[in-house]
Formats: sequence, structure tokens, C-alpha cells
Amino acid sequence: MSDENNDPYHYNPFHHDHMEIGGTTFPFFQDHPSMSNQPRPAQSLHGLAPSSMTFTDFLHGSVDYNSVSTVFDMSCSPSEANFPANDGSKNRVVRDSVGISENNPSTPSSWVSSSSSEAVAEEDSTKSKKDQQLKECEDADEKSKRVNKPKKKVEKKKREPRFAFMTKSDIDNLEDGYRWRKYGQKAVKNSPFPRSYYRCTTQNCNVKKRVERSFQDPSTVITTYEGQHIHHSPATLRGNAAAMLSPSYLASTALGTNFPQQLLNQMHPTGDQAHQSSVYYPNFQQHVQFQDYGLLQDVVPPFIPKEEP
DNA sequence: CGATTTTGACCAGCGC
DNA sequence: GCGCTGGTCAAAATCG
Repeated sequence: MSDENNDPYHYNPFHHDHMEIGGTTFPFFQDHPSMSNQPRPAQSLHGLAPSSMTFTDFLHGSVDYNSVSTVFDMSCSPSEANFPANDGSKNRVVRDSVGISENNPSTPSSWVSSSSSEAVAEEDSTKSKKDQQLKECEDADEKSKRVNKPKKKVEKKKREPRFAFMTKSDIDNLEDGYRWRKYGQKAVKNSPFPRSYYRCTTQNCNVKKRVERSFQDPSTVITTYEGQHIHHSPATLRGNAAAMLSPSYLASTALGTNFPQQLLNQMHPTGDQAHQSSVYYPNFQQHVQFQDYGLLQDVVPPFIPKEEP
């Protein structure tokens, strides 16, 4: 694979589509290895969603991703989709980062192929790597050598579903109800702002998140979640409304168990300009807009409170 | 003193 | 093969 876009490790959160919920821009991506490169029939989102499927299912990977891709395959162009590209900075950030010409803001096809093939490439590479890594893992002795050089664990290459969004905020590490431990920080190419790496502190929970500031719009924080929480958000349990209203919380819960609920409940167009969130799903082909939850409801069945132990 | 952050080093993948 | 970059580790520093 020499296509730069195929590099599973060089996905671009801006590389994908948008949805708008109740006036809030949600360019979003979700990255999952099992979302393979499928020919996408031209179908409208409307009325396509299997009634049995929810965002939760989708994000949990418990649904057929092919169906999902179909569901999200919009036949309408971004303009038809009423994509809020009208909203200056937000969307400019997206397009610029993607490198899409201003003249042609409606050519996400390149994104799509990249993200789709990305998934394929990823599958292959992870497959072949798995054996190798397993071998490494079995080398228990390696562990002891770790002090001097060997690293890399099996998990490292295991790609989890990812979920990114942009938030207008002065705060880099947004409160999302979960506890995170920072485990790294790196300078990002072409950006004066470093990227921070966080890991959920809950035991056995492998959720990670990356936080970086958009260099084109320093007021925008890009948060990428990877993995799914295996536990409740402490904020949820505490009823921490502030935390739960945080856009990052939406993303985190999107990878958890109650995305549709949270999304529908919380992303009201409150007019609070302090938090404008954008969420990216790389494998969705076109701009998806959910206005007044109408379309979202096509995808997400009416909310049914989830009974969790 | 335990938890968290900082930071330099290491490693893997990719492009040239 | 080499250099670049992203991601991770872990020792040291800092915090509460």
C-alpha cells in the first residue's frame, strides 16, 4: 500500500463527513476495521435504517457495518444535504485540513475511498501483525528486556473504533465524565500545538483519547476517542450535568452504551457558542445532516432507556 | 505517599 | 536503507 491515504495510522479526522443535529454541526467520523471497502448503492438515508439497528449497535460493532454504510450512504450532494458549510470557520477548518479544494467542496469521494481502503489495509496489516505480535507476546522474556529496549505490545496494533469531534473551547482536556491519565504528548507535524495522549484510568478499560488543537483554528480542540468504555462514566453516576453536557462526553458515550440517548438528549441547539462540536465518521460518504433529529431518528430508533446493572 | 503529568527514548510504518 | 512521523513506554518530576 503506497497510498498515503491508506495508512491506517494517518487517518485524518477532517477527512470525513458531517452531520448536523439540531443546528449543531457534527462533521463526524467513526473508524472501524471491519468497515470494508464496499460499493455503495446510491440510496438515501431516509427510511433506510434497519429498525433494529442503533448507533449503539453500530458503535459497538455489533451490527453489520455494510448495512451501516448503506444507511449512511447519501445519494444527495452536500449541498442538497444542506450541509452547514455556510458556517464559515468551522467548515473551513474541515475542508482545509482535508485539502479539498474550495471550488469543490463536495468531493468527498476521495475521502471515502481512502477511509474505506484504509480499513481494508488495516485489516490485512493487523492480521499479519497479529501473529508476529502474538509471538512477541509469548516471548515472556521480552518483558524483562523491556527495560532496555523492547516495547510494543500486542494491543498496540489492535485498532478500536474511533470517534473524533471538534469542540470550540479554550480547554484542551475537556471534562467528559471519565478519568484519564496522560501517557504521552507529541508535537504534531504542521501544527504548533502538541497532541496529548490519554488513557482511561479505569482498570481493564482500554479507551484512549487524543487531544489536539486545530492549528487552523486554535480555538478548536480536536478530540479523538478510541475504544469503548467497559464501565459507566463516573459523571453519569454522579449525575454531573455539566460533564454530561460536554461534547466530549457525547463522543465518549458514543463509544459506550448510550450514544443515541445522549446525543438526542444533549445536543440541543442551546445557542451556547462555547461548545460547537463536530464529530467525524471516516467511512461515511457524504454529509449527513440530522435536523431536528428527523434524520437521526431514521437511524436511531426512539430512545429506550437502557437498563444497565 | 499514591496518583498523575512530563518528557526523552524507543519502536513501527511509510515514503523517498 | 534512511529519515520522518505517530504512538507508546517508563523514569523522573510534580501534585494533592
